[in-house]
Amino acid sequence: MNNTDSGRKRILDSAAFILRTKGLGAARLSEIAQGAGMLAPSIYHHFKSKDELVEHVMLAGIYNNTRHIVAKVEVLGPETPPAERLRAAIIAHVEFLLSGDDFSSAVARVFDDLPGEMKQRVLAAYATFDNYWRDLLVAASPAGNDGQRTVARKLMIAMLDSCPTWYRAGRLSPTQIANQAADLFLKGFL
Amino acid sequence: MNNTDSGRKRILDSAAFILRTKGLGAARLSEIAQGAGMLAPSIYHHFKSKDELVEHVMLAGIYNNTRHIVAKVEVLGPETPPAERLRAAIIAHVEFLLSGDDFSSAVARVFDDLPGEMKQRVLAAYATFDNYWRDLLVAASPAGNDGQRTVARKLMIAMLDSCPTWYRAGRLSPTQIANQAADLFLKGFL
DNA sequence: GTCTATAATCAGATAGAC
DNA sequence: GTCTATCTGATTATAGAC
Repeated sequence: MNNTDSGRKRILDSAAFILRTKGLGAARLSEIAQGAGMLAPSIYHHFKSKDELVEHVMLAGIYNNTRHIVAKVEVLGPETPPAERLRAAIIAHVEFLLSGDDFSSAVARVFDDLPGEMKQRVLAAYATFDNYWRDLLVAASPAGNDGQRTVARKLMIAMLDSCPTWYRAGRLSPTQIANQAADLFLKGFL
Repeated sequence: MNNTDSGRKRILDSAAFILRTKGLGAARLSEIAQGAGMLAPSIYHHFKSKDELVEHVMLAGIYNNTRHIVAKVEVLGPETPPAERLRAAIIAHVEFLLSGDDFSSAVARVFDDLPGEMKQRVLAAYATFDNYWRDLLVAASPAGNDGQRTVARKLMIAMLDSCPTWYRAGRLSPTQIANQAADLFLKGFL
């Protein structure tokens, strides 16, 4: 985010950062505006309401994160074993979250707190992300049953999504944490 | 929670349920009061402020949950291997969350969103809980290093704490989910 | 496209009767 | 111990100048 970005982009970036940092309940339009170098009413030139702004952040976070993961997995050769594809996806997800992408971290932080009807709409976009993981788990463990794989997927995503809340730059790198998370889950799941 | 409980207890129970269900940002005193069979201003006879009420719910949740886990672990004989103690703790934690204890679920749901100074105070109580897990992990994996065990603990707690957000009564029982989570983590960690 | 000024709303909190 | 009535403050949102 820099001064030459359009007002709309600066608002979105600032909102993602605030949502990721403070959560939905504590996110103030005035603070989002300040981060974008303007005052609160100016936001309404770009977005119809606070809810609409939040929804845009969620959709962008889900879309970018899914695209990043899929790209990292699909670059692997067609002979790559399913477990390796799953490993690549886990590492891509954690590295994306810890790389400082505020949009994906905002989704991880705020998704559960979204108001009812917005949640339904965001959930529709989230299904692409969720189904991709589902397919990776099915491929990696074809002998398992759906119920257990669903539980494993929920546990895995919660585990990975938590990283931005406790990670602090320093001793361990994002890559190290991503690899540890992948080892932990794959050893446990397979 | 029933009609013969004291007003204070009914308020705490209702607050725990609302916090667990809607999160901190959407928790309204009017709704908490309604769940306790009274109107919002009556809450102030029992609590000084909304924040004080929330803090009591957090402290009760942490205290009860910790006590429950410790009891389930310490009942095991002194010859019990550390890995089995850790397994018992994981199962106890998940079963407690999924048994319908609104206080521990409220902590899992709302902890990250607490306002600054309250978070510090709640964190002091949370340390007892967190340190107990730390010691269980150290005992179960004495060869590991602190950094990796800390990451493993954070990942594990996030994974277990997520259960109330996605669990729905039906196909799988709390005990089945608890056992699957324990298998997943122990196989991955050890 | 951003500002100043202000409206509209809503939730937490207080006063005082019963 | 709970109620009705009210206050206060904060925050989203609008109107209109520049």
